[in-house]
This record gives sequence, structure tokens and C-alpha cells, in this order.
Amino acid sequence: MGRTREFDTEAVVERAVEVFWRLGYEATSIQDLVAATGLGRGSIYAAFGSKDGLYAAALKQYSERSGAAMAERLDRDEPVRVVLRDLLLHLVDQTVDDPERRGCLITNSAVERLPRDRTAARVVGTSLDRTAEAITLVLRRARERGDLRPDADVTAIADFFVTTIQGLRVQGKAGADRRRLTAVVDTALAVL
Amino acid sequence: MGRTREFDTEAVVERAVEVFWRLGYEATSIQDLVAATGLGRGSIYAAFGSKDGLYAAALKQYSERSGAAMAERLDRDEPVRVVLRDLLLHLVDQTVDDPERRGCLITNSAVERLPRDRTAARVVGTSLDRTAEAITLVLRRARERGDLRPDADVTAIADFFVTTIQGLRVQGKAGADRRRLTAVVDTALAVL
DNA sequence: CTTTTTGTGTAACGCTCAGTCAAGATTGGA
DNA sequence: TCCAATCTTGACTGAGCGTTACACAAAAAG
Repeated sequence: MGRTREFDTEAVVERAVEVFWRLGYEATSIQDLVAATGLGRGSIYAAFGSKDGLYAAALKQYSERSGAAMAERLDRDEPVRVVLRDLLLHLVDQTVDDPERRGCLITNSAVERLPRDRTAARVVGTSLDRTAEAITLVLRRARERGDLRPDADVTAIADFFVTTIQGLRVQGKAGADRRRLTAVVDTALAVL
Repeated sequence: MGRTREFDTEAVVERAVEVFWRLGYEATSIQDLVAATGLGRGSIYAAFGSKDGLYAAALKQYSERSGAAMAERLDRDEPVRVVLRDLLLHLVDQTVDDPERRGCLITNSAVERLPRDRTAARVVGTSLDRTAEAITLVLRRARERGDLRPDADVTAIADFFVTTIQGLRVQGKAGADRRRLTAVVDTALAVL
């Protein structure tokens, strides 16, 4: 009973992601979100409770989608070096192809909102952990296949690549060009 | 001629650095800066022109000081691996010892303010470039000494370490503990 | 001592902020 | 058809924002 909702929550959150991604949390006003989503202020508050609530929803949606995309990219039956190189180079492409240089919402959130925002801390933490786990899995398979030294510390290497990803995001924001970022990727792959 | 300034600009900027470092640009209000510096609002505007102006001054001072500290740390007559390891582990110490997890102001500035703030972009850019140059120098010396393969691409490796540093800063913000960060450092050093 | 110049402190400006609320719209059920 | 529940809309609130104007204080110059 009652009036039915006129908007699609997922689509609205997607619009919110775009704004938060471009401007960050603090620099985004409710007015910006009203303009981007097409919803009235009241509807936003009825649906998400607060600016923080909508930010949390946006961060979660971004985390899930980017996590799924990354998992798909890692789930290929090719040599580790190829898989990881493609993953990192794809990230470089994303970075340099984006004229707004938004970087990664997870990274941006970590830097701008942590450790103040506990919800963001949780989402960021699990997002990075999931990425590390996914990479660990790929490394472990490679080790069993003999593609990696038998004594390779796969979790440490996975954490290393997660760190490299964060670093590339920041370097991208700082304006590094494709050549430089590609050289960094190839250097990083030398740890394997 | 005229009344003499009652405050020490450098000390005031230092206080401003602390606030911006802890809260970021957007979340810092002029009131916060008034409270932290002890200056009146009018004096701040007379001396720095605007919030942006004070932020720029803070960023520059931080950049110069941290750059000098890093240069000093790199200027040691020891094997590259030792020098770089100490540098990175010192950074890990800083990260985990800071209960506020402020990270690095340059990194924070890059993520929060770029590409919007052109002044910040310039400061961040030169700061990262200087760091890369300093590391390049160390690597080049090591290569001449035979500590590094003769065909090592020292600028690429230097960029890689700068990237790793940024990544460690973000991972620190995300709550990674000393053990994990140390493992990342040791993994990164394997590129040498 | 007076004038000129600069620094300081405060009150106030216009504006935007996040958040609220009441009135109207739209639905399902009785 | 009427009621109850839910959603939408937009005006509104009080607080806080960055910035400015101005009166006063202090120091150098004449």
C-alpha cells in the first residue's frame, strides 16, 4: 500500500557516484546531488537519510561493481604476468583516458574520509582485502603451475600489487602520462 | 614604516599545515585556522589573501620540509637496498605511529585537490618530481658502483618507488598494519 | 609630536550548507 | 468510494561558511 517509488534506486546511486567521484565528499553539496539525480531534496533524505547515507550507498555500489569487474579481469587462464600486466595497463588506460582525472573512488575515499568515516573505512577495507584475495588466488594458481617460484610469498606479493594500484591512482591524479605509468607497471612486474 | 608584524609567518603556516593535514582542505574552516594559529581572521586574510592562499603556503612549506628530510635520508654512503629500505621503513613507521593516520599532505592534496587546484597541482608535481630525481641519483650512483645491473632503467625504477610510496600512504590510511606494510616494502625492493 | 603606513581584532556581510516539514499526489486495500 | 500509507515537492530553518569593512593599535618618518 502507499504510493510507489518513481525512481530506480540503483540508477540514482549511480548518478551520485559520478558526483562524489568527481568532486569528493566535502565538495559535493546536496544541491549538486539534487541536480544530478533529478530527485527532490526530500526524496533523497527519505531514501538515504543523510548525505553520509547516500555517500555510503554510492561507495558500496562502486566497490561492488569495480570489484566484480576486477574479478572478471583476473579470472583468465593465462600466465600471471600477462593477467597482472593487462590488469595494471587497463588501469593506466582508465587513468589517462579520463579527462577529469577522477582516479578511483575507493582510493579517493580512503584519503579524504579515513579514518574519520567508519562506514567508509569498512567499505574501503573490504574492497582492498577482496582485491588482495583475488590476486592471491591468481598467484597461488600460478605457483602451483610452476609459473612462480615455489617459495613466493603470495599474500605479500598480492598486498604489494594492491599498493601499486593505489600508487598508480595517485600518480595518475598528479598528472603522470601513459609512458611513465607504463614504465612503472613493467618495473612492478619485475617482482614476480 | 608601519606597524611590525606580531607573528612569525613560518610558525603560523606550520600550524596551518597541521590542520590541513589532519582535516584536508574542504573540511577545514577559517575558524579552525583562527583557533590553531591564534591569529584573527583579518590578519590571516591580510597575510595570505584567502583560504586557498594559506593552503598553498602550507602545502609549499610541507613540500620543502619533507623534501629536505627525504634528501637527507637518501644522501648516505650505503648500499642502495639499505638506503631505500630504510627510507620506506621509516615511512611505514611514520604511518603506523600516527594515531590520526594523516598520511602525507602531498598525497592527500593530490587526491582531494587535483586536478581542480592548479597551484596544488604544481606543488604536488614538483614534489613528486624532486623525489623521483633524488632516487634516480641514488640509483645511478649504485649502478656505477656495480650495485645495480648496468642495464637498469633508473628513472623507471625511481618512478616505481615514488608510486610505491604513494601506495603505502594510501594503504596506511586504509588501516594496514606494520607487518603488512613491511612485507610490501620488502616485496617492492625485489625489483632491484 | 604629528603624520603616514601597516597590522590587528571584531562585527557583520551575503551566501550556501545540510537537513526538515507540511501539503499535495498517488497507490493499494476495505 | 473512501481511507491509510507512502512518495514527491519545494519552501523553509538555523547554522556555519569564506570574505570584507572598519575602527583601533603600533611603529617608522618628518
